Amino acid sequence: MSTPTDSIARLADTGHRLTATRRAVLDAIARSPRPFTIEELSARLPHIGRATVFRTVKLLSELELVCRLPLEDGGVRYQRSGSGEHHHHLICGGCGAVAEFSDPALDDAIERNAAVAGFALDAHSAELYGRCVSCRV
Amino acid sequence: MSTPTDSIARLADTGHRLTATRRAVLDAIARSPRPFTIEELSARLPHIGRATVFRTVKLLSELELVCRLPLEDGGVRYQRSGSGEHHHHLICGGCGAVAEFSDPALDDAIERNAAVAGFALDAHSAELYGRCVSCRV
DNA sequence: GGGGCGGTGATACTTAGTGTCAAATCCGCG
DNA sequence: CGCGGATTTGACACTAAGTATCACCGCCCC
Repeated sequence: MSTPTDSIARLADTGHRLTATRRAVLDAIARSPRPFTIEELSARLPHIGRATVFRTVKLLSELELVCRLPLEDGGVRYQRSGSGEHHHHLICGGCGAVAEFSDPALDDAIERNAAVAGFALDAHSAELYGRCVSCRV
Repeated sequence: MSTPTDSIARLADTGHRLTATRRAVLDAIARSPRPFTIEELSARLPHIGRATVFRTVKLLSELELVCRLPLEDGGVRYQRSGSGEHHHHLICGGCGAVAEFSDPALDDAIERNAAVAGFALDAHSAELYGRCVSCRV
């Protein structure tokens, strides 16, 4: 799991400044046990502007330190990236838990289909929605 | 490709009314050669309320007659469903063209990962972003 | 310990979509 | 046909997620 310290190093390595504001946002994210919305995060950082929270989370997600999770109902939550590596998500509709996984077979299938259609692939998204072990009926 | 006639039949079969408004929306969709936004569709149907256009497109997407396409830049477009069957999309970032494909190997990989994690899978999404043959550099 | 450039806050705006409710309309029944 | 109730519609206000603008602030390199 990426820590605030890892994230601070990653920011520095990519030429970004280590401001007190960013440290506070990273810290608040590190303390979130569950995927969070920007509004929730912002509420926990009352002296930091909402636009800055959006900007910071966007930056972190570009650095792959945070994942953006489009939910089945159209909402969006964010979560620390567990690995920093390419992965996909399993999102539980019961408790909101998110499991990460990566699977070369899945990525291969994606690449193969792009190739068949003659597409040069830039990116892809894949989210799986269901019920986790403890939320199954 | 699903036609307005198919769609009308599908609406009737699922207990929905065949109103003049819905016919007009279906017709406008049938005349869209490219994926469209709700605002574009609404602009072409000036005597139909925007909320109704949203409701109608949502209904059609629940019936799988229309696909909702989340774009790489965060925007959303819609398109008639080519097949009415389960499929995924390849979205060209150059011209906006959308190719549909379905691949049992991809769906298998998705199901396998859900099973490994102990999730009961409800739904999934997978969108591929790239450049189509004519937009490659 | 300056100063320039990146970062921040306030605020207004945009885009996509939902909620409400009265009025309109569809369509099965007689 | 034509009645009547359930569905659908339009208008409009509202929400949620995110972006634009711009003056001010403060990090960090010399």
